[in-house]
Formats: sequence, structure tokens, C-alpha cells
Amino acid sequence: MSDKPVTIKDVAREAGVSAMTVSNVLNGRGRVAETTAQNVRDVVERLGYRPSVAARRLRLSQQWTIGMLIVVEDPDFLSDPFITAQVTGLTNYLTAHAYSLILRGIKPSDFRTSGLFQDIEADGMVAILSGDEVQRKWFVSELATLRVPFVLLQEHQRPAHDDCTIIRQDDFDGGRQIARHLIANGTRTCWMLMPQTEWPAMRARMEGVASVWREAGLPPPEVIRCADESFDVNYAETLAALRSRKAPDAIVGGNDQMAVGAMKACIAHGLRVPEDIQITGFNAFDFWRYVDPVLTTVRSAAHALGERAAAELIARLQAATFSSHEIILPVKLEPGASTRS
Amino acid sequence: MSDKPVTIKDVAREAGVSAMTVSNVLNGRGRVAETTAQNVRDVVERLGYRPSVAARRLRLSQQWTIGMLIVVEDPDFLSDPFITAQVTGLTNYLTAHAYSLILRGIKPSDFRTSGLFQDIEADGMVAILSGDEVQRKWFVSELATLRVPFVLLQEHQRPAHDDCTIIRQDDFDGGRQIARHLIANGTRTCWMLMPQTEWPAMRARMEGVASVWREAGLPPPEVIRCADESFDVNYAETLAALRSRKAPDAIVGGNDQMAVGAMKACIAHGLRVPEDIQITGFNAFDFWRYVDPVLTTVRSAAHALGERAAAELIARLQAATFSSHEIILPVKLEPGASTRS
DNA sequence: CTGAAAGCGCTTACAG
DNA sequence: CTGAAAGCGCTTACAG
Repeated sequence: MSDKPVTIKDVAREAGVSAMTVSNVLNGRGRVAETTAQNVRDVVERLGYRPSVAARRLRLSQQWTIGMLIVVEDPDFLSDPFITAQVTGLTNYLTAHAYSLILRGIKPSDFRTSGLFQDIEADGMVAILSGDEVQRKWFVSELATLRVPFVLLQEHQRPAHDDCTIIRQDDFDGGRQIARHLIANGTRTCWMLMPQTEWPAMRARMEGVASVWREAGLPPPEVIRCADESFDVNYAETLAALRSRKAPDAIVGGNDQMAVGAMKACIAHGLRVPEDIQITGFNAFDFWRYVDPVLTTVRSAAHALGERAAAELIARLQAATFSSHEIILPVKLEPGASTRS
Repeated sequence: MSDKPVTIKDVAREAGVSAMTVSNVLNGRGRVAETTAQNVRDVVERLGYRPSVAARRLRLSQQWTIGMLIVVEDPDFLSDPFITAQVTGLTNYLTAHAYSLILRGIKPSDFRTSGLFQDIEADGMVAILSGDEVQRKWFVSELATLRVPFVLLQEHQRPAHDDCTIIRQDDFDGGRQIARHLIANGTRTCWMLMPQTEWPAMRARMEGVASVWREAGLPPPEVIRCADESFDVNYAETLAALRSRKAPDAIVGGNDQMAVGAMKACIAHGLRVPEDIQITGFNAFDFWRYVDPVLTTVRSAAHALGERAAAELIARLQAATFSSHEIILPVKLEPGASTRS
């Protein structure tokens, strides 16, 4: 048992055939006599031969690899359940189709320091971007230099580049579902909790809410800006708002976490949920159920987004072009006890 | 702008030098005249040349890639914050050191269907295993066939294989910290919530608790078996237990999620936390703070585990052997309001 | 049914 | 300081 890896030549020599016969047996190509084939398989087993993926890749100039780029400020990027769900959907689909996933988190500010993703040799890329529109455009143009097809997750703006597609969920409609639910139970005044750095999905949610409000002829919801999306900050900002002015009928959180912060603030302020004030979140990730009362929220399609990204990319690799340049997945209201029915 | 990728030969031709001069310039090897070098760099830039990683890998038989194998039953494996934190620590460290990460989730039952990880061509592997001891031994022996160094995360048993190391946190001590905290405030009777499929880390926690109980000369804590680790199941099992017999002074959850299930069950049963009964969790991931009362728990070293795994693996790749075969990271009690001080 | 040749795109000695 | 040759481990036509 030497330390040198076993190559196809070793197998060929041992089996008394040529290397390409071994190759043919292993890949089921060409016609090989069954006795020869069986012999080859035995030798492969005995020698513990494993084909070199690197050689295969070089020869076929195909990588069977998809790169996933997550461009976010937080180095702890996987702690966001929305992101992890997408990554999970992606890996699961890829693994089932014999593709590997290369995962890379990168800060927006580091993006300019090229080479941080240039060395990813993949057949296609999936990216979750962040930052303002100018930055995102820059990211997309940098991605395009890789000359491989790519999918942008949760992107709202269709980029100029052609060999790519955007896949997102219908945040706008999610916002509308929340708003209709609230208005149906008599809600008239509403605050919307938004983070300072307002990314497209969250903006779409709020625009969805606002559109229904407008259609109902009600005064527009008031936007409360919070420094970030953390529980603590949203708790504090909500409490401050409640102390400074009259409480609204409902508070719409940009996501579950923000909503829970707001809910705890309301309770601390002496308000009953949902009797005095109603709260809604967005995403329906795990912990929303531990909260008391259980949060009314919208179930996100995060896992499906990741799966779909993988599916579209693999389909694109087989065809020559993407079949669609924009895919929108539906979301569904998940009524809880933090709103009145 | 043709579609064919630019190779080192194209650059060489265009720059009027040989391929190896280009290689030398790009890798800073050998002495190259500065004028030649600058010219080469210009051509590289102009042609948008990116070296083929596949060719480089084949030539150098080095992959600059670490594979991460997560062997768990749940296809939604990244939804476990303990796992995501480890993955994050791993990727961050690897990226900073110019290594790529290949991520793969795999069910224990699929493990036998070899080839599911055999095609991962990496310089080293990191694995999170599950299942009983027999299964784990099998996994380790399978991993060893890859002939690359590997790290086992959260493994408690040092495997026979030599070119590997285990890295885990001190779950036993975490259990002891919890137990000392409880006994110090007068706790005498205690239930421990354990999942049916009892993995080593959780068992270590409980043994830590039990050891302190034993040293204090108290009757051993009672183990409550729950079908799984979900909130719902633990809620139901705890409620059933509370109805069948006298409530203990405290309930120690195997992790935060189980603890929250137990806490809600206690409250539903009419008990006050922590006045009538105390609850403790384990891990200190995000949501434990949203719970009311805030859970007493133990802060896990998950992120550090991932980082350390990467560091050890890269060090091993440079040296010839692992410097240590067992690394244990400390954990810290995080007192909350679900226990009395 | 089987094999000798060529080549994927690099880099490492080794000459000049 | 620079280059011609060889080879990493495969697979794809093409002959026999």
C-alpha cells in the first residue's frame, strides 16, 4: 500500500488492458467484453482506484461544480436562516445531480479586491448580493467576467447581462397578503419597521403593504427606520416610538426578528397583543413559533429558491441559454395569534 | 472576444514570450526582467486571462480545497445553527487562506452508497458524523480510504486512524457548570431531556450534570427520552411527564430548543419559571433570548470549532502530521432568568 | 472488441 | 534572463 495515488495506468497494467479500456469500463462507453469489464472492475476494487477529478476536469473542461457567492457585510453570513435555507436547497439539489458546491462568503468592501472569487472555477455561479444599486451593478459586471452562467437570488432588478437569470420570491405580494389580512380585521393605522440599509426584498414587502393601504383609501403607513435588523435595536426603536406618539393599530416588521423585537416592546409598554396592537413578521423561520403569542407571518420560499437556482443552472448548462430570465416564487400568509382574525 | 477561454499560450504568443515566462511572472517565481514582466501583466489584463485551476491542480496534484461532509438524517441539515456556525467558521478561515470549501450533506443511510463523497477531490476533509458507534466507525474507515487528512468535529471517540484529529467542545464541563449552578441555588431533583438517538455531545452534557449530582450525594437525575429534538415533541413529552408524576426542581434540556419546549410545557401546566421550576438549555443560539424568561444556557464554541478545524487541517497540510489528535474547546455558562441565582 | 496517439493547460527541472 | 521538453491523469476520435 504505497502512498502514491493509483492511476488509470496502474489499473490498466494490472488488468492487462489499455488505459482507455479501463476508462470505457468505468464510464460505460464503447463496447467492452463483459469478462474484460468484470476483470477491470475487480482490479479497480482491489487497488482502490479512484479517478482523478482534476484530470477529468481538465480533459473535459467541465467542472461539475457550482460556486455560491454570498456578498454580505456580516462575516457570520450563514447565521441568517434565509441564507442557510437557500444554501441547503442548493446543495441538496446539486448533490442529487452529482454537482459539487463551492461556498464563499465575501464582504461588499472586499469585492473590489478581485481574486476573491476569480479563483473559483465552476460551471456556473449563484450569488446573493447586497448593497445599493450601484454596487450591485458592479458585482454583476464582475461576475460576468467569469464567463459562466449565473443566477442572482433575491434580486429585483434584471441585469443587463444576458447569460444570467434572477430568482426571487414575491415579497411584494407577501406584503399585500399581510395588509389585506390586517385591513380585513379593521386595522387602519400602521407602522412599518425597516432597517436603515434597505434591501430590495424588504422594500418590496413594504411597498406591497403600502399599495393595499392606498387602494383602501387609508392614510399611508408610517415607516420607522431602525439601525439594523437585530432584536435589540428594533425593541429599543419601537419602544421609543411608542413613548413619543400614539400607538398604531398594527406594526408590520420587515422580518420575524424585527417583529419579535417590536412585540416585546409593545408588551413592555403595557399593550396587549393582539387586543391593543397587532404584529406581523415575515419569513416563518423556526423561532417565530416559540414566541408568545405566535407570530402572524409569511412563509418564505427560501429553500425552494435555492433548489430552483440549482435546477435552472443545470438546465442552462445542458441547453445553451436560460429558459427564463426572471423567476418569481409565491409566498403564503401564515396567520398566528399576534393578529386578530 | 471569442468564447474560447484564454490560455497561457495565448498570453505567451501575444506577449512574444514563452508560456513558462508567463507562468513565472504570474507566480513570482524565477527572475524575470521587469520590462518583460510588466508587458506580460498588461497582456494578461487585456486578454482577461485567468489561469485554469484544473490544470494547475492536475500538475501540482494539490487542490486548495477542503471538503466538508455533514452526515445527518435531516436533509435540511443547515437549519441546525450548531452546524451552520461550524461551517461559517470553517469557510471564513479557509477563504482567508485561499482555500475553497466543498460542502456536502449526506444521510447516514446513503453513506454505504459510496461515491457520494468519493468524488470530492480535496486536500483534506472535515466531517460531522452522527449515528451509533458502529456506524461512526464505519464512516471513519470509509473516510480513511480517501487518503487525505481529516478532522472530525464534535467527535468524542478517538478513532484508530492516524492521519486525523478530533475537535470538540467540552460538553461534559458544560453540563457540570449547569449542575453546579443549579445545586448552588438549592436544586435537588432534576429531569434531563434527551433525544432518542443520543449523540455523544449530548450524552457528555448529561454525564456532566449527573457527575455533579453524584458528587453532591443527591439521587441521580431522571432521564426523559424524547422522540427527537424538536420543540413540539419536547413540549408534549414534558407535559405528559408533568401530568404523570411530581414535578422536579429543574429540567435540563439537551439543547436550547428542547429546553424551550419544556419551558412552555411547564407554563402550560401552571408552573412558574423559575419560581416553581427551573429550566436550562445548551448552545446559546440566537432565539434563546427571545424566550420569556430568557433561558439559562451554555455558550457553545461552534464557530471556533469550525475555525480550528480549518487551521489544524491547513497546518497539517504544511507539516506532515497533525500536531495533536484531540482538541477540546471550553464552553461557558450563560445565566438567564429561567433559573434562580 | 481493443489500443496507440494526441491533447486539455499548466509547471518543474534542466539547458542555454 | 528565457525557452524546449516532459509530464500530471484523464478521454476523444480514429484505426485496427
